[in-house]
Amino acid sequence: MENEKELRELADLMFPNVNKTIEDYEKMYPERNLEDGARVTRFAPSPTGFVHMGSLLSAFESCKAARDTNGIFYLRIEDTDQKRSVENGIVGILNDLKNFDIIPDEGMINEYESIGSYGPYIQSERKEIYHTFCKYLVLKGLAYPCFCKEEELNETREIQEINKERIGYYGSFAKCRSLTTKEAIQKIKDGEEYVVRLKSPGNFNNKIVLHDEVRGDIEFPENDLDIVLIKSTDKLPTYHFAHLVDDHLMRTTHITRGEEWIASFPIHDQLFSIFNFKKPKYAHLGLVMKIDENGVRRKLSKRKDKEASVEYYHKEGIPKEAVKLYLMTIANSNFEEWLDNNPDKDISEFKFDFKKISASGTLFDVNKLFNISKNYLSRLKATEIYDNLLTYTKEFDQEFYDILKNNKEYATLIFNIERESVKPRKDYISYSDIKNHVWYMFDEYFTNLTYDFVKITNKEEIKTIIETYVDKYLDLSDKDIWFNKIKEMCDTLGYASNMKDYKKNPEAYKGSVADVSTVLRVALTTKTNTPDLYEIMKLLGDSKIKERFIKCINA
RNA sequence: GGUCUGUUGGUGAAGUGGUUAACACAUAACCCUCUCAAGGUUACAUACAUGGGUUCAAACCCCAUACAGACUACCA
Repeated sequence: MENEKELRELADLMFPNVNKTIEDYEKMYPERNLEDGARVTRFAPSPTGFVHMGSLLSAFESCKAARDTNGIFYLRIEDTDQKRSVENGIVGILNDLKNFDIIPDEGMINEYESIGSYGPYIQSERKEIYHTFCKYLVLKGLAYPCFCKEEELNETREIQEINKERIGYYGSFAKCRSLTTKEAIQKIKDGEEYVVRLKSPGNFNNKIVLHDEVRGDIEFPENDLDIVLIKSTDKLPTYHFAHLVDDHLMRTTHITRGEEWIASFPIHDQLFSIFNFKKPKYAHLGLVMKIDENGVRRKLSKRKDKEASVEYYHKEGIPKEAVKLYLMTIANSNFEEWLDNNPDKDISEFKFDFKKISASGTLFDVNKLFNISKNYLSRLKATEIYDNLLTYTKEFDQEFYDILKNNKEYATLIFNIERESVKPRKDYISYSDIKNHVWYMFDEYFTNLTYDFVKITNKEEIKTIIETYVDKYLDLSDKDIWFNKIKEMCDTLGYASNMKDYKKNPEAYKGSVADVSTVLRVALTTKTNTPDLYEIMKLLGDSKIKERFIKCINA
């Protein structure tokens, strides 16, 4: 009886401004009215200004998990550690997500505003809520103020290390746990700094089994650590406590997070048990790895690896659809097969399954991403390529943008070479890569040229070939006719017009139709490898062809 | 030190007791072919971390070991 009064005094002393109860908040944030099986998921980053590949995957999976069930996906900002925050950190994250079509239903929409009725969605504005929940624990004798200084904590840790004991604040190492309520009150009144710790009811020797959606059942010892709930300096909660309060009140049903959180799973389970809250389901995702220069497998680092930054793909012009396809292939192992069988369906029709997430860390495979991107781009219509490229160059290549803008029809025809067929050309890896394949089609870029004819290097011979072609064979009305004329030309000049004949008896000829074509190709484009020469000539047109031939001969 | 996770060919992976261990990317060769890209065919790789056990039978179940990783903060 007496103790209850003391606890009351202690709780009021610690949280003088709390004037609501847990019940009040339960009413403010009632259970969501969603259809059966609807998932409520979230992405909860620190406002660091950007998203890296690992978290993008996590956000993508959370979003997909919710969308599949007509659920809710929201964005919560975890800014309880001020050191992690940067200016405009939220907008940066929002942009990165938006670049990949991940748009939260609820949560922060810029630095200061949010949508949805389960907010605030930024933790620094939820202090009162955390304090209300924490005060309840103090009142119940389930949490206590801890006055241990950093040095004392380090000291006990050292002792534990030396004695090879389990490290942490628990049992007899939890000094402040045994303080009487009176003593605690006095210390606070004396102005001593303190954190609030959980008085863990757990016993390390008890085993508990927790279920992870990805890994199945995992056995742990019960948590007996008196973890910090509220920090001393800013009175903000730790991740553990914020997770409990926020995910309960925001009615999250599925927590997707990195596997680095598995270790604290028992803590979170215990917290939910103490409050008797409905427990969310947990999916712990494997880390995204890479092999570094030394052949060592390690976590993809946003500091060292350019491909870790989501911004990189945007800049490179990898279509967001391709990135999404790639993310989906690493998210669910059966996705690739599904896509093969349903090439025309949208990703949204694929049903995401937590159980199909690989438990081991995925090696990030840029080659695979490029391949997916290449295939994706090959299936687009020429007009789509044009439009998307215009958007891309507007941001990253103003000069090319202007050229494209002024030559819409011509550019679209270029992009249409060997496209829109069953077996389309696959040479564009990304939007930034397209210029490498088409620059020579634009006079603006057809300057400062060097010609390398590879095989036929005699200048007179080159001149002869070009002049012969220009004199007699500039008819582009039909591809077969055109090519037959090239062959005729070969015969007159002493080159093999038939590759098989040439291969059988190369000595008999000066070269083959391939070599002659190469001369024409290099003269017109400076490149030995291009798409179909006939198509290119048609697009260039007579006058440009002649112009370029003359330029070449005089070079 | 403690707790937990993971380990199938170069890479991503399928595969939860029963034929020659899918498939995709990468690589190589050949075919097609005016070059390239694509496409077709084929090949490729000491692939089930190691050692025990259970079983008629094990990648799959059990136990050890090794290696990698995470956590063990008033960081998330």
